[in-house]
Amino acid sequence: MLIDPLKLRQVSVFQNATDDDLDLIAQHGIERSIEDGEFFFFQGDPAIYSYVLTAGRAKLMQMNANGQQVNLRTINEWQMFGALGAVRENAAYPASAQAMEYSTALAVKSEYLHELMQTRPYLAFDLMKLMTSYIQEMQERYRELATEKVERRIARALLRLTAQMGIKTPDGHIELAFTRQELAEISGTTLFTVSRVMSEWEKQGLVVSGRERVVIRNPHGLVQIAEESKE
Amino acid sequence: MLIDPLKLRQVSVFQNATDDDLDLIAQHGIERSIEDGEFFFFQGDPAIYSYVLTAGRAKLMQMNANGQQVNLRTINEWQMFGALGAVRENAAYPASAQAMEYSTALAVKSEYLHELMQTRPYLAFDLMKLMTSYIQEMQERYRELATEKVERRIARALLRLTAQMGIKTPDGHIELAFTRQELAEISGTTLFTVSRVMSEWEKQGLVVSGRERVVIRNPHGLVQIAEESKE
DNA sequence: CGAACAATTGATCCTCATCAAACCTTGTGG
DNA sequence: CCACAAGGTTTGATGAGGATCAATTGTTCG
Repeated sequence: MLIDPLKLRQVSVFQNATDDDLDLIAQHGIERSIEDGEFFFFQGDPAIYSYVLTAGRAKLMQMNANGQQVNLRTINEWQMFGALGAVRENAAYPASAQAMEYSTALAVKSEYLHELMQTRPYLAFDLMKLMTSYIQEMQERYRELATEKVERRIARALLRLTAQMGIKTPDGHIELAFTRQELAEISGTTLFTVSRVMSEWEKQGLVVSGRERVVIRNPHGLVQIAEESKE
Repeated sequence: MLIDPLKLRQVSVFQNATDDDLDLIAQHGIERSIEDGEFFFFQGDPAIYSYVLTAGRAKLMQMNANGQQVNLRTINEWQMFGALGAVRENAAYPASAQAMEYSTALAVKSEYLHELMQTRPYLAFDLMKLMTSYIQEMQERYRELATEKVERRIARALLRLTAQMGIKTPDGHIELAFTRQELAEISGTTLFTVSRVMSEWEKQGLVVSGRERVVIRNPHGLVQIAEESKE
């Protein structure tokens, strides 16, 4: 046994699972560790395993024919990813999962999860809940991309990330560890534009930025940029 | 009883349901008919009902604060929509559903579907399959919007629509009934740009366009525009 | 200290959105 | 059956918002 099965309770899909279920899942999983920048799987690979990130950080991304990439989602500890194989047979991953730092994950055969869900409706429902939240988030981001200006999109991305994975600094501000490139991929723009916008914000005292780092000094100001209607 | 329950088998989520299940669902449903342009529900309404479109055509859309709207999905006959209430309690619809012509739908209490799924894993799985296909489609469209040029996006939208709801004309071409405005909402641009692009395509013999109408004469040409890597 | 990588900044250009005006198409009422 | 209204479409002119490219300046780490 590699990890404490009870820790799996933190995974939203397993929140209602019994202790026995968690044991089973942990027993059927194998642990994979991945270096910074390496991939758990690539877009198009057969979706044999479903993953739970047990340490580190990763991102789900898609690439188009020219190699430009889009960041679909950032994966934090105890989040599930690559789970669609548990639903469709012979599915292929629709996106690639890349580690953003050294990371470990529990890989469970999608088949096995499928089997479990047959007799445990709560698992199926919790997975569906997760799916609906993805659908909603993607719909929202799609709308933003289609209708909102870059500055606002960047503000939103920052706020979303703050909620998901902001770290409080000793002086009460919130810090995020992202490169300009990563922020650009998340908000659908280029690192140059992100850099320019952040410089402007820094002048206004909204943020302080450094190498692979953004400290948010005035979240309310960002909310205002993200929300205010066109004047 | 309003509709033939067995017709519900055409709904992808109900494909594996028993005849009895279909009866139950039909009995618990009420039929709603909606005029062209009216709404089944609005974004933010409590998601009490899940719908199956039984006739007509509708669209799912989101609006931002300034009233600009984005078309998320076109709903055809025997497709389900507004089903997320069956998964989360007290959920609100994340989008609005507007009839594009006079339409009718079977409205089933989301609660009831939820109850059914507790004891019928196949229903839950078929709903999950539907959800994964939405997630995939939204991810793909998001990537397109973030990385592809307008012309290509319009070509893709047209091809997607062709697959979903193209009607063969007597002379073997494929016809779509959409206004420029609708195509613009689908592909994330403006009706002006759509109009220009289509004029250009018409010169090249790829399409013939009319009022609320596009006939595709050369699907292969469109595929080429949609796929070819940047030269 | 130097190499590698991240970020900044300026200059330029291109794609599209926007606005305005005219034109078509379809349906309606006198 | 014609005239007109309503709504969809086209086309042109203009400009803004960002992408792209290039050059320079941090920052971090071995």
